[in-house]
Amino acid sequence: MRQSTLFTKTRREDPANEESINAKLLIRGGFIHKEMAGVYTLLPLGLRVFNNIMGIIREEMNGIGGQEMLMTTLQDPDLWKKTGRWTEEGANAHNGLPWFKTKLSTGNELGIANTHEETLTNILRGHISSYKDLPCYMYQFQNKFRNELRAKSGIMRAREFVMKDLYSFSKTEEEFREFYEACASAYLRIFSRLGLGDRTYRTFASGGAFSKFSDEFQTLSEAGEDIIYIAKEKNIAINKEVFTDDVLAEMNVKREEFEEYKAIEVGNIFPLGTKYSETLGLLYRTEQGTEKPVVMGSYGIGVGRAMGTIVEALHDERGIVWPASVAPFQVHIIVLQGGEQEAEKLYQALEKQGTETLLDDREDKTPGERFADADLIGIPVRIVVSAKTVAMSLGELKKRTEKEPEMIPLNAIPAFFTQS
RNA sequence: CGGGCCAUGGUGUAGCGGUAGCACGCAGCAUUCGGGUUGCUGUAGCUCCAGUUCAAAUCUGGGUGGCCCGACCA
Repeated sequence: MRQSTLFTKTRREDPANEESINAKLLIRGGFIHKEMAGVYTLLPLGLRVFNNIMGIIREEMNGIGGQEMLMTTLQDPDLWKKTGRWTEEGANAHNGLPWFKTKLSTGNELGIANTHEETLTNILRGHISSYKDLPCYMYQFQNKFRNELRAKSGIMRAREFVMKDLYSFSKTEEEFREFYEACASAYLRIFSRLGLGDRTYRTFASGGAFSKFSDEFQTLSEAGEDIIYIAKEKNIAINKEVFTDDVLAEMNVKREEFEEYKAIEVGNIFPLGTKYSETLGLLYRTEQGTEKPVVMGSYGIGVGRAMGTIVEALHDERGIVWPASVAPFQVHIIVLQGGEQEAEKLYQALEKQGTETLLDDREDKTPGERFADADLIGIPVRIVVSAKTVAMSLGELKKRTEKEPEMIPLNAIPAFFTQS
């Protein structure tokens, strides 16, 4: 893409009234626009990153047998009344947050989705009736609405956000456990591919309203809202909320083995048991002809929060440092005077082979501005083409993570991006 | 929801009772072209409602909105 046609502009200064690094850098770089507290629009650059993150999650979810679908935002109150989650008290038991609700023109109430256990369980009642239909694993990327008392930390705690939520439906506890572990592994692969692998821990946590315990995926960061304790040698992490003597004894570990860290909860998986299947009547016929409730689990990743976490974890004083796996473009070509023709040729060659390229062809921008913008936007590889480099038939290639550039023959640059 | 701070052109800010200023951006001209170049010209603004006052961006009260701390948090 030609940067001269990109409608977003970078900003030189941090936005006022934003404290969090992710909000400052994403707004300055033109990735997001804030509509109001906790509500953000994805601009073209931001959407590219967002789609890349979703692509990685999708691959991993498909890899463990997930099937993608898309459920509705508007929710039928009757269904939620059955599980006691329609009322404010019921919703509070769920996640402490009141619903967003709206009304039909008849005056009847509708819910605006904050999760989909009820919805999906109800849908499956018409499709699951035999042990032969199980297990099955459904997921979606869907906008969730949560009436947060206090939206904060930029895009990290939003009132409207896209979540990947997967729900597992298994015949038995054992079958459920097997998938639960497979999903935990998939989650670790996801965060590793997002560039957060070295600082993300599967963390023992409270199960909330559904079960005694659950697992969170916590990325170490000063921007985190959670406190976790880690025993690095044993690779065990425990959320502060369940860091008790009882739990420590149960896990056969000592308090002294742990260190305290701040962390961002980037993912969460938890057992649902048969709470919803029993309440809503999702039963299946066993081989022996008896009826049993389906064993369920729930698995979430907030896509926007993942994006914000990457920014929090991977940036420097100049801007964002995207990992190649999620970067909006793979290459940023900076054209300086005298390099126009060769830069254009290089751009065409890269585009032709499918390498996502941003060409800074803006007029009236000084070299300094171009470099500053490139650093802020954070594309992994920058190539400078100028009169100087063209004279030697070279391009100057610099990785965002490194300080020193390397000179590469112009005609060898396209191949550089097909190798990896 | 409790507490604190805050609200001025598109962006970042100054102004503290008496004609709203600066920087960035944007438009134009010239200049410059490897780390936000330089000069000139132009452009655009006081969150809302009430009150005090001869006079309010400025003081008072309230509303709305924003950030932070806490509470809360799949």
